[in-house]
Amino acid sequence: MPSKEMKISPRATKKEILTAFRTREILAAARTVLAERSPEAMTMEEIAAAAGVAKGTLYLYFQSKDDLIEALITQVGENILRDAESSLKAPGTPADKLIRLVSVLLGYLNRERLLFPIYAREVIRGEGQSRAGFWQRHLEMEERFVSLVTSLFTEGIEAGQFIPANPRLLTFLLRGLIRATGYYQKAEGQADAAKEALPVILTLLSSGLIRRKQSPTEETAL
Amino acid sequence: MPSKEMKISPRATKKEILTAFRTREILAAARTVLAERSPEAMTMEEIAAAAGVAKGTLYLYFQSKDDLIEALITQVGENILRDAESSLKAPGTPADKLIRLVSVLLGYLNRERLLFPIYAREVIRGEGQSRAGFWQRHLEMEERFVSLVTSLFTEGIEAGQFIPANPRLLTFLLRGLIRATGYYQKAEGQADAAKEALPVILTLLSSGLIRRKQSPTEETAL
DNA sequence: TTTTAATGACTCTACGGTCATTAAAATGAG
DNA sequence: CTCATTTTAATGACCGTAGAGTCATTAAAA
Repeated sequence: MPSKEMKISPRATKKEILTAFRTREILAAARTVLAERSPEAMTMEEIAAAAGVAKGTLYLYFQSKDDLIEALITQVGENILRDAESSLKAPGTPADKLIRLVSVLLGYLNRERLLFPIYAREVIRGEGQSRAGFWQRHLEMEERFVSLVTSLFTEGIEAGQFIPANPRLLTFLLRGLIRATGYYQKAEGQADAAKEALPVILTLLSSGLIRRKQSPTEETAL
Repeated sequence: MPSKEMKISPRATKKEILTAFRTREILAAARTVLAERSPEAMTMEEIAAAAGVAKGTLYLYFQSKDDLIEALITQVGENILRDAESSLKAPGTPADKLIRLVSVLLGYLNRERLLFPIYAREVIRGEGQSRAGFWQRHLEMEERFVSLVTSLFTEGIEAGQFIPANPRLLTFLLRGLIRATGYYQKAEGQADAAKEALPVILTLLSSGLIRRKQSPTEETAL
């Protein structure tokens, strides 16, 4: 768990406010560093430099590097989850909700550069894995996300609005598309890949990539 | 470039054969380690242990850790590229080729556990990146792959068989689906995710996820 | 004057890489 | 074939370094 989950309550003391403020500043700095490096590759020295403080200062606000990264993952993850959740809560058919969800997630590519490096990094449960606590937290956030989207797919399949398939697999595939867009944006130096990818992904979801024509192959394949 | 690209030619000396054999043994061992760890996270000690030799021995066959990983990436990458290429060279419409390509790539999820950790790791060109040579090689292999698939999409779009869209973006999206399947397999502990995902992905490509019904929303969205 | 926050030089550890030592294999003279 | 000698391969103790984490000292605030 993150060492400081500072809600700035109205009755907070001056000290608490200051601490929360510094904590956030450090996390924001860490985010910019993490946008370019993997969690393992980024150093506390770099983070400190980005935040304009000395390395030791970081340890006044976080117990360890692991703790800091965990806080970061939690922060960003909660944001995404909140937005995803509310886009599914709003009224509409499952298809409507899916489209809203995709838009929201793609939106994060621009607002949160962090989304890409963190959430594009795939982590495996179980054996041989880095025991670092922040990956554990990362898996937790992922699982919450997957559950959420899976419930949408389940709903849509039951309503006959989506093709019948393992909803969990569908969730992974959908996330794959989002991540691919993020990677496209970074790797190709695109300014706003989300804008370009949104219509393509929506078309893909609603009618596929291959045009229905007099070519019989793809209709019968498997 | 890899220090030893040992083709075992008929006229090879005994020594060359032995060296090539050991080199391959080490690479194979490294592959099993890499299936569970990131390249940065795996240690030379681990690789040596997996290969049943001492750490120093590795340096008789490779100049450095970087060199070893680079050889590994090259080896696997060339395999994938060769198969992808031949699946595109065989006769058929672009749609046929696409379907073959997807089958081939999904096949790698079982044959090459390595595919996942290496090729799932997204690397960004340019600034702030690890300068490790093997990532450079990785980007090279990726670029060759992307070019290859992009040419297929270009062909298919010009033939009017695929929806009009940036073919490079489409390539990234397709790869995202493959990677997502790999991740699904590992994260969910599925035995043969490829088998399960193949029909879903093909349906997605040929007619989308959302069923064409009397729901107007998705048909007009964007 | 006291209390608190910030600092950065320092310690400790893990890992990449080296190399003197040792074991094994090749050679070849009798 | 066999044993002494040379050549080659393998080893793991050791070195250097990078980076996480500490803490005595200093600066600022109360």
